[in-house]
Amino acid sequence: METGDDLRFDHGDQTPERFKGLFTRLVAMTAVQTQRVASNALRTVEAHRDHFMVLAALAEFGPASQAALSGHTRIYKSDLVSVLNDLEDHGWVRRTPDSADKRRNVITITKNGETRLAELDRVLDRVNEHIMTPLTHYERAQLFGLLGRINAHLANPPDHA
Amino acid sequence: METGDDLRFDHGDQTPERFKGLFTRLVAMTAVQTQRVASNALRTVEAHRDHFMVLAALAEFGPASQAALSGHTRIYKSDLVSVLNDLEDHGWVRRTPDSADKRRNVITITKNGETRLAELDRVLDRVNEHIMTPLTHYERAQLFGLLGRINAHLANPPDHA
DNA sequence: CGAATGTCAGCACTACTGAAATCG
DNA sequence: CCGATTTCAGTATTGCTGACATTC
Repeated sequence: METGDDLRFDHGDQTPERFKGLFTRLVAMTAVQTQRVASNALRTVEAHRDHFMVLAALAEFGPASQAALSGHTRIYKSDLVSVLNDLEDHGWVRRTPDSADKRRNVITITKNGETRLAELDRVLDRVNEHIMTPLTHYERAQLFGLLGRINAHLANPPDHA
Repeated sequence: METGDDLRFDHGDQTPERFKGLFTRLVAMTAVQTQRVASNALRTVEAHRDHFMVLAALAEFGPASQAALSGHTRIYKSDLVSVLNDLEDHGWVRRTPDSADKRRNVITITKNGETRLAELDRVLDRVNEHIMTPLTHYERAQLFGLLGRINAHLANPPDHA
């Protein structure tokens, strides 16, 4: 009777003091929440995050092999297969064998794919705007900068213990 | 040959421009990396994030039922069971039936449990310090503030679409 | 009776690994 | 033969749901 039982995040403010300084916890919680918002929004148009990333990469860098796409999107090449199957089934990309290197496929975005990309772009813009509402534009830039630095620091091994 | 194949994050800087503004992506990446660092560190002492959270909650709020612990730690009560089994097996907590309410268990931290908590505390402090190295103390506070606001905004439904 | 508690079993999603088949 | 490319199968982790027996 003294505990709500259903609260999922910190607004119940009955969390130990020690948690307050744990960056890992804060980022993890934020990531979960933003991902839920994004997934929900994308689901309303029957899309997935990876669909957007692949289409965006194709639109910006042009046709590419799956290995190259994997590099552009950080999607594992093994996971890329089913994503491309989906996109191909809907006619958003074309997957043709590379005549110059028969191991490869050349993935090309179609006209419909570009339309789809524009749609997903709008959806994600709205998501981003919703998530960021409490912050001013200056603060958003700050947040991106700070997170980006942490990210970079963890990404390239700073060769220390 | 033009793509590295093995790069896992953005430092290859061949990512589409559209990704740069996607907060969801940036937080998700950061969360994955920080969680990896934390998990690895905790694994060296055969611990788990949830172990720390439960012990910390017990140390700060005193003995509690599992439902109350779930509220303090945001760990689902269903997931809490195995965590408590672990902690109990190692003698870090005691789990005794509540005589006043026979549905409940009363979870109490032991002396050894407090020692364990201190150990995990040191490990996580080092993790936090490592993650935060690129930022000044002022910037860390900024980052916490900004992330906290986003989090709060997403946590309590701001009752709009 | 309805609600809360502890427990178990399982789902969904994401990040990730390994290996086979084909080709350079 | 070594290495790259696509594909498939499967693992581990985490967040989350549902149901059940017991007790309030």
